[in-house]
Amino acid sequence: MQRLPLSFFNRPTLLVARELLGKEIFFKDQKVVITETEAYIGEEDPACHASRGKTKRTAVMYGRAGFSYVYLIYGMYYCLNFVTQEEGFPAAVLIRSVHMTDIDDKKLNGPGKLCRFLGITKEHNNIDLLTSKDFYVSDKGLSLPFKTTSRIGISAGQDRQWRFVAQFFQK
DNA sequence: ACCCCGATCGTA
DNA sequence: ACGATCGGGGTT
Repeated sequence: MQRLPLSFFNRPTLLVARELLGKEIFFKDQKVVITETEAYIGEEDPACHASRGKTKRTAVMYGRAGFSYVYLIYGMYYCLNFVTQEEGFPAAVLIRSVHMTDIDDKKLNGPGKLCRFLGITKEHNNIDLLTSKDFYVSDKGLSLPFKTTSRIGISAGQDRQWRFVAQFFQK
């Protein structure tokens, strides 16, 4: 396996979000390809959880790149993110959609749905993807064409085209 | 202690 | 278009 190193995650978040398309997430013997991401960058980004400063929940985003950030949303779904950029600067990439061999994409085409299907919960928050044995990201050399749009489900920062969608998969 | 809202999803 | 469902964050 060619696990993505710190030098991949410790870069500008928009670059990481774009290059994560086509990368593989390994989680407890499951393997999926990333097909949609969104960038959340710093306290100045009104849609970023860190926009109201460092709290118990957002502390992970202020830490070193390459850690998982998993949070509960709407009381019933979990969302998976990967922490990016240098330590002290809060930023992360939300994984919005993935593809898995022999599995209907409808089960994996949403941030809450993919976590539910893969079994990702709050237990998997703050895990070091650079050293964890059963949770990491790797490069299989797949490069996917993509398009950018504004982020989904947020009202602030609609001018930012920070959503990256691999084509040939879904909306 | 209380209130409000949310990086969603399934159904109508 | 709307309701489910509950932890986190801000305020009292």
